[in-house]
Amino acid sequence: MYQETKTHEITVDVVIFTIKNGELQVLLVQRGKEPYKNKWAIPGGFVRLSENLDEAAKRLLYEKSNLKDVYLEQIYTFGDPLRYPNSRVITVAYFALIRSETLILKFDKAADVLKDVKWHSIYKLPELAFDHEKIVKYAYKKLRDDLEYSAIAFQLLPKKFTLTELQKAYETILHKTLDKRNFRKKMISLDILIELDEYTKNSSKRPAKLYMFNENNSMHKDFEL
Amino acid sequence: MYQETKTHEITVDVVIFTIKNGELQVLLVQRGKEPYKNKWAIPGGFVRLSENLDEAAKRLLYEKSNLKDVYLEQIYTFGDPLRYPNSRVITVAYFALIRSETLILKFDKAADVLKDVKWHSIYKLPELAFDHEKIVKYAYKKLRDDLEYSAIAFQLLPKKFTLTELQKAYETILHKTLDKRNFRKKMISLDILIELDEYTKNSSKRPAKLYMFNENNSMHKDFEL
DNA sequence: TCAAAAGTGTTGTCCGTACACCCATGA
DNA sequence: TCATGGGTGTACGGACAACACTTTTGA
Repeated sequence: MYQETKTHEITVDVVIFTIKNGELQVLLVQRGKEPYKNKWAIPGGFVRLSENLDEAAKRLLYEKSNLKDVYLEQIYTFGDPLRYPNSRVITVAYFALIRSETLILKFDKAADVLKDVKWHSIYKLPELAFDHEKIVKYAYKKLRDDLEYSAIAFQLLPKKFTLTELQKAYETILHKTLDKRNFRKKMISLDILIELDEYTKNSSKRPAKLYMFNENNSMHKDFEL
Repeated sequence: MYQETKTHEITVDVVIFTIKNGELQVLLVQRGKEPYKNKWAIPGGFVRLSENLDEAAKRLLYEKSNLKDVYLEQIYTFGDPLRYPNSRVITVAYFALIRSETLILKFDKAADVLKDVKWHSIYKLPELAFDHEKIVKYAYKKLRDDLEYSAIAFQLLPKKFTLTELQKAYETILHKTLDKRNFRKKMISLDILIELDEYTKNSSKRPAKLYMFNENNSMHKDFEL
């Protein structure tokens, strides 16, 4: 029977998306040491024995951004033996959606592990370490696919938002313009929005009606045999 | 900084589907030893350091069923710390689709590890070991979802098949009846079938035209940024 | 000639898309 | 009063769903 001597290491890597300056952006860390020194990477870390994979992703996100209650989704597991130099590291990739204005970065640059932490446009990625370009692209594809039959765009917006803001979020993720009337018709018909009795102020334009996401909608994925 | 002493183990588990006797069935092995002695489980095994995850799944399938060139798809990675008693085993779950008539089982019952190997209807599963019920249900959901926008049903049929056989496969997986005329119209319009100049024989009914799957169709998932 | 499965079209409904103008506000 | 973004309806085309009868064959 086949026996191993060395072992695998297992990490969780999280592709953190946000919308900033009207662009879909990804949070990347610049590595301060080899391998791939100075290259950018998606944040990640080892999975502890006591936690499950979702918890590991949640913990990493909290350690590095101070954020809790973030939308997280497992994407895929990457396990090529050569993806990591000199050891076998299998990584479970997640993506997270956050509202960028809420972010307080807590990355520890002093430790000489990280040189920098920055948002990068998904369309202007720097050279990435390991197989992280593949992971980011995979995450981006999954995000777009999910958007079609799930209501996740709300995770990138404040609690209360206008339909125009929601449309902008969709357009930013899908990277194409949408028709205003059709978009509104669709969103209203989905029954996932709560129309509030509030309007935007402080704009020099006509105030816009505010909406909230309806948590009790029918767009949650069910799971029956 | 956080340090681990013990390590994780990583396995690949494969939910093997086939259509047999007009039912969607799953291949299960009956465990010959603790934990979960006598309970049924989906086949799996440890990932070697030298192989990637797809290769590990492929190897396991070959070791146990003698089959190569099987349709395999990664589903999800399960890593609850309590899913496996007394050790931390993270498993990357796959599903496979095979033509049951081609199967030669090679499971090693002599080793006292496995008591039995059998096909089970997805609707009449026995009690399963570990979290394998969850994995099987997840795999089944993914199979059905995939069927909607991918042509994977062919993987369960012989090279040449009739439209009725194809429809039966869809009905079996989706667990509902479909309209014959609508189904044919749809399949023809998808441009994924090659109409052959052959017909079934040896039936005491009207011969049916045979078709093949068109490998060069547009239903393969692409992957662009 | 009969039983059994193969094969074939039309119609209505729903959904997505295309498209242009008036409204409310603050400056 | 004007500039700016907010807000609204209709008409077309394509996809899906419902529905029943004729054809071919071997026994």
